[in-house]
Amino acid sequence: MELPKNYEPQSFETEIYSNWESSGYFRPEVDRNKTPFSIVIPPPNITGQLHMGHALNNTIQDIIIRHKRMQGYSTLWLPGTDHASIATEVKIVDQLRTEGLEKEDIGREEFLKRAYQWKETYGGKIVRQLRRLGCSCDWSREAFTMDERCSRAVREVFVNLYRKGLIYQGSRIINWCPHCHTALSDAEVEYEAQDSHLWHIRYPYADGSGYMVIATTRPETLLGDTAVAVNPKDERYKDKVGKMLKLPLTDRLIPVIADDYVELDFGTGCVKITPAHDPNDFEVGLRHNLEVIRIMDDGGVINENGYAYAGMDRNEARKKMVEDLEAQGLMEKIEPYSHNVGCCYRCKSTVEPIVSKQWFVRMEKLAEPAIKVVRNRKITFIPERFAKTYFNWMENIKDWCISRQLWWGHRIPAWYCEDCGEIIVEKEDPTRCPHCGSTKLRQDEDVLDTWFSSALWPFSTLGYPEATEDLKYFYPTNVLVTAYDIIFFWVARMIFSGLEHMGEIPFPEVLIHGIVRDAEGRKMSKSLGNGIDPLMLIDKYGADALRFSLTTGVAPGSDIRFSEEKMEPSRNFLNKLWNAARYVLMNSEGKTLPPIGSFSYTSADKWILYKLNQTVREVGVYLKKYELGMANAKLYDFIWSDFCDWYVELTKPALYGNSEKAALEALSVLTYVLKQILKLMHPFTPFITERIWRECGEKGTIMLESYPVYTKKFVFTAEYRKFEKIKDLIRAVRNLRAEMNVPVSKKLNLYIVSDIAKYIEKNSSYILKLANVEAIHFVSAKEEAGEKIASVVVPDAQVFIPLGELVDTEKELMRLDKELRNVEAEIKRGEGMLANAGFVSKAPKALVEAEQSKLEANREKRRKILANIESLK
RNA sequence: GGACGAUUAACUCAGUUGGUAGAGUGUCUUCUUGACGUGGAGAAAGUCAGGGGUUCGAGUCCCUUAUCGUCCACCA
Repeated sequence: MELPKNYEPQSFETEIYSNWESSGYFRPEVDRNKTPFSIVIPPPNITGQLHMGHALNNTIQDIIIRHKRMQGYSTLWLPGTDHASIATEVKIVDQLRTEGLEKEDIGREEFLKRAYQWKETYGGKIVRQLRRLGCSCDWSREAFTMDERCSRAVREVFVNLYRKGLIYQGSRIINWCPHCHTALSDAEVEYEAQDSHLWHIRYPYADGSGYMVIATTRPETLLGDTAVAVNPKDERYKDKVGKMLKLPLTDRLIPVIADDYVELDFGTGCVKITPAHDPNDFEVGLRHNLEVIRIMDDGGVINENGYAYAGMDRNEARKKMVEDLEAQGLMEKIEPYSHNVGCCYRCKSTVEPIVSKQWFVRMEKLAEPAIKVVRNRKITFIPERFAKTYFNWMENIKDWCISRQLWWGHRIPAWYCEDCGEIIVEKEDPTRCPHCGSTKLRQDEDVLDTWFSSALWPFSTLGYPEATEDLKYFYPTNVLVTAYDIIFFWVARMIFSGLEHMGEIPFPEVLIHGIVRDAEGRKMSKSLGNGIDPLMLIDKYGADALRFSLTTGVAPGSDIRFSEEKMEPSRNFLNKLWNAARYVLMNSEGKTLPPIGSFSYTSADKWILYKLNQTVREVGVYLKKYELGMANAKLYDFIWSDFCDWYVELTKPALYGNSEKAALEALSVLTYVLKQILKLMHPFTPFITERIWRECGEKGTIMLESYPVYTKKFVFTAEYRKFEKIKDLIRAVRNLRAEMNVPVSKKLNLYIVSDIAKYIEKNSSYILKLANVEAIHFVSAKEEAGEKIASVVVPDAQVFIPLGELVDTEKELMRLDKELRNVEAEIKRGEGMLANAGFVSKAPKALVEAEQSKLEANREKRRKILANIESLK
């Protein structure tokens, strides 16, 4: 036995992991005789560092995967990383800037070379960190969204969707990030409330008959106005529709038009229409055939359409225009106003809605079946409420802008013929135009949205479009585990992609977990600096303790607050398990134990085996439902309270007694229960369980042991209940000892009056040991215990303890009085319930009977306590 | 504006078909009894946010109010 006294995870975790990895235990075979079970990892960004969110997400997946592996499934956990188009590009651009370079200076090819280099250097970091956590991923199948395989899938999907008319190119209003210089999808825009103003500006009528007042939050877009709209029902402006207005600060004339889009009761009832820079205005423009005038370039600078403001940054232009309008007496008023401003999800700059030619995925037809499979529960969300979030998004979905004006990513496989303008979208790179035969072809400069490739992840990683063995065997995957914040970005898109390209759902279950927050409940973020580094926690407490902490008290879908303090209880618990194992192993060293089942069990054995069996069942149920927090709690209670605090203590009389046979049998049960515990715990805390397992004289890894299952062999219900009475008795004596301040050095003599005296006598060794008792005397009446006695009443027994001078009569009376009050409260409650005719007639019979017998027992207890009080007086 | 979640012991949180409220931490008392002081034994501590309803019975189901939080939408 080589276990040191204290649990020191640092001394074995790394070694155990590399042992697992090199043994190939993580790598499943495509085995038709086994049922497959697969999970694809939510691929972390190559720019990322392992944070607490990853730690939680991957701990959950690893628990599920390890559990399934132990259940005998052919289990695949497919890992990989995401190229993270924008995030990575930003990093490379930053890196270039430190050298005084812009990306244009080095050109696309060189830029990509650098990006790949960067990926090689830093992209593997997070993957190594996952190993520290203990993740049993099949690294031989590791994927990357831009590797050859995934890229082929992207190409295949793009071309197929294009051919079906589900991908198209068009000039539409999109969200533009002037900082990242790219279009964004709607999902990539975050809204943030900002304090601003509502500027009321006068637009004079061209005929000199006064002016209209429009209210706007974005005065600078005035330069692109091509109309002012009013509601057709608005009596105030009925006769103005059709008139022309002089657009301030310009020389243009714009019409007053009528459109239902305008609300009657907001602002002045007049809305400036800027089709090039507002999604709603764009729609209005289409309806009224308005000119679309872009006034800003891709960097947010006013362009040549901006009159005197051309060349100014958008913020600068706003300021100057407001000044100018005031100077010209065209500013009616300025009100403070708070409204939501769209921001880029990566760089947080204010996005600019602009009209731009981009590629889109037509969503309507794709969304329909994706909604259906969740409606008819082919895919379920756990917890179910997230289905609602999903429906809300899917049912209101707009076309997905997939082109990005970046270099790092999958380049759009579209070529333009320079001669005839033909657009060519093919699975293989074209060399000549199929329309005019020209060889002057130019590939689209843009790349695809990162999420376009992530959407294909459950099948691109398995070999799609090829019908590989992996794809046939492991698709669909079994469960997807993710936080709720990427349901739109990722989950929804995987669902419609799987249905469209594979003709099958990608997974039947979506397990949603929450976000790891700090002690104050704030999101952990770099900018707040409130993040905790999981690697630091692993170094300090071990990966197992981190995993156990993260699954303590978690319920699906709910956020968890985390602080380092939460590590200690887990570490202490593992230390407890460690030492319980030491106890078992130290004592059984060099001994040949009789196999479990080959001898008759003691009362205590039956009690613990029964409890173990119950725990096995409960943990199994919770794991099936992904109630990891509950499974965790059950294991904690069983191991600490039942096994360590009780059973281990209960075996001491046998182990240190004079019967070799009894000692060996106790050790056999101890070893059996310990091993079952290790197996039960293994998915949660893989390292410590493997470490101890090795000490148990086992040859193989615990990873491949079968997970414990409920057995009829250990249904010792009656024995269990009976033994609980022995525990009650022990507890009562301990309690009395504490309350009476009896020193531990003082061994007690118990006088017991009981109907189950024989049973108590049989189990007296436990009482002697655990309650620190000298001797037990079975008597028929209290008087036999002598003078100066304390007393306790427990189920089926009365215990009298002569304490001589230690008995403080006053104190004992007070103690008895307290007990009396407790039991009387119980009696009152029971009587109340049983006096209720409704309860007696309508509640389940078993419950009523239980109440009745409880009431009788309590009345009995009261009688005895009263008698004891009486005799003391 | 809409949807969802939270509100339980001093703190952090569990509580799965409705059946006498639980854990960890902290607090108090006590113990070097041969696995563990990262421990053992014992104790104190909650009108389960407020109000109403359904029920024999509600922390649990329904309605409502309040506070906090999240997501979606977006009226210039």
